[in-house]
Amino acid sequence: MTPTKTTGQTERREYTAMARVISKEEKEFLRKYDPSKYERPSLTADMAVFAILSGTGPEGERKEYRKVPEQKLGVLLVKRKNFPYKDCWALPGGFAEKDEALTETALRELKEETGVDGACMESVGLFSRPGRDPRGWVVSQAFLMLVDAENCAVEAGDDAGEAAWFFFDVQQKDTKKTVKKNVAEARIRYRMSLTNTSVGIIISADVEEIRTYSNRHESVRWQILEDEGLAFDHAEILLRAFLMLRRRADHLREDGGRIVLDLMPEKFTLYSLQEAYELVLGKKLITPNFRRKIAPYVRETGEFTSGAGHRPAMLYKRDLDGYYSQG
Amino acid sequence: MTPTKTTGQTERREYTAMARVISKEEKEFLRKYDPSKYERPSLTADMAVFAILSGTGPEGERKEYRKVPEQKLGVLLVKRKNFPYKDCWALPGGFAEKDEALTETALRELKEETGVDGACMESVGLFSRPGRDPRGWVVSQAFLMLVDAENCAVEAGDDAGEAAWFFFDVQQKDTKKTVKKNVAEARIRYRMSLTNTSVGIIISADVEEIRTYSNRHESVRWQILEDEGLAFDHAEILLRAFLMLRRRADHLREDGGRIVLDLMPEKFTLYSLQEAYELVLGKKLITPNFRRKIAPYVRETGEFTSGAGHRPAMLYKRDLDGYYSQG
DNA sequence: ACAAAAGTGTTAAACTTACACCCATGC
DNA sequence: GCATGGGTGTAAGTTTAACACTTTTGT
Repeated sequence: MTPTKTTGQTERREYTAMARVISKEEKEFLRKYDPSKYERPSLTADMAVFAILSGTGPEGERKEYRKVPEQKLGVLLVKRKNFPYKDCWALPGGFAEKDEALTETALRELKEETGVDGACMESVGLFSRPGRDPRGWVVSQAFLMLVDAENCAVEAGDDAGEAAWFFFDVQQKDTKKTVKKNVAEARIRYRMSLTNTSVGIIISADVEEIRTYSNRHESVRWQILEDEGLAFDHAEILLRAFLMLRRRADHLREDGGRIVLDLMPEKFTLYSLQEAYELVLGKKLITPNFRRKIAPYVRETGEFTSGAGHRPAMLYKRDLDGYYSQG
Repeated sequence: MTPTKTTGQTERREYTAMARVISKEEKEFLRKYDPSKYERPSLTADMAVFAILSGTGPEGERKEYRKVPEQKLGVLLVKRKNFPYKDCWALPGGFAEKDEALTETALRELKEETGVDGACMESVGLFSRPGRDPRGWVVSQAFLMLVDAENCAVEAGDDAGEAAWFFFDVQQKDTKKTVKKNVAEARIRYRMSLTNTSVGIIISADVEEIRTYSNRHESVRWQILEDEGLAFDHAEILLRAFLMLRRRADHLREDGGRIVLDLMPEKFTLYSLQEAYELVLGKKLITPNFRRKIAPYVRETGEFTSGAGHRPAMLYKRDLDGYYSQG
């Protein structure tokens, strides 16, 4: 078996079960065990795949020779070829197979459906709300995946239909907070906009995050309020995946904060990295402060950009010495 | 339908699917849809349930009349009555049923198996490694649950076997870090000890966290190195649940950091709360600093403890006004 | 009296934030 | 020249960490 070139969380070769003494009785039990005693769900993996895209079309490059090409955050969607939600756009994903961890399901399906290769993977959560899939009991493990610009070329659609990158934008619309005697609640409403200029499609969805304290415990739940064009509960999955990315990017001092580096090619300028953080965080950063924070994780290469209409920028790459410092 | 008194992430009444036009064709497709085309896994929920327990037995209370009773972190286990892993201790859990979200599975099973009632719930992750369950393809959604002292009385064992609280202790043994040209790796080894003095049982397990940067992306995987007495991969689940708790407790400035309050009864002294944080974080805190940090989330009640051999402490409770402040 | 916990104030260090400023390039 | 991004320094403000100190109780 040739191991796949996966960078996922689990590798096939690591599936070493602990040695354990199994009695004759237990062997007999296992031989007779019939899993169909209990009803079982279908299990799928859905992936929210992000990358940094160049926002500029072929036009508008004349006068702004100085300006760096505008970057935008992109998300990868596929157009469903089959029922249900036929012709709707959906997150890439598919059914899990036996004898694979779900990280492998995700990498396999992503390659099959879009031609995009392995990437940073983070688990977002299990989506198991009854009724989320009209086919019946289908639970889905959602992943956040990040790919870099060099890896995000999509191949011609195959079995699942066509795949395309959409510009991704989120806005926090309003927050309602209520506090009564023993109950506190905050409702945070987000609007997502997905646009693809070449396909000429605009998708938008409103999703609400409801944080509640009641019954002496805090809880969070989510609700899709409007959804035009996204299949299943993928609007919720997509938003939660993005918010997870944003939350981690916001903690640059910790290991998790450098996740944004996974959106970058091998060599990059500090400004392009800053732009990536700005896209994820949805706000402008102050350059000198950003550089001080990111410094432990990057290293000069000595190479420079050129021909950009302004002072050349040094190319940096990751500095692995800064990794895993304090365990 | 009477809604369960759940405090979980999802409530039954919120299962309102978005209105969607379904074509005749799609209806026909759905009518004919046969989920048994694909092989399906069994789906379970496993819960790592923590609470603060009094460490003192009935003895040793004479001379130390001044000392506050020692608190320890406890985790709830059940002794398996059936194969596989018969007579091993395991996390409470069980099979998901159709038409329930997994949060409901978790609350239902916890009540059935241990008599413990609803609690704070956080999703830890989906455990889907092939071979993790000798019965075949079984994937498990793990939850972190916190219950307070008033709610943690276990009932006599029923169907699943007996349930008991174990003192829980983790130590980080050693960390090996390697950096080569394009690969960085850190291996962090943890040892868990679970002890129950009345049952007279000591369980210990070594689990390793392996953080890797290779192939231009970071990933994390886990490995059980030693496991004496815990069923399935529950050693890994338990450790990861606890580390998630610890990580969140460490961010007291953020909303998530107040999760430790879910381990407290309704009214508590600031010192007992500090002790809870110390147990979770595994280190001593400096009282005045802790109080300044926790202040936004608690409110004086005006009531005091008494009869403790030292100055009475004011009882506090949550201050919901400090919640969800910045959305 | 005294041990133990309850509770407050004060300082130094660390980190974050904001801004001012100079540099190098292509047109 | 000049607009644009590349890049550095510095001061103010905030947060954190460490410690010193006083108060109150049951025996």
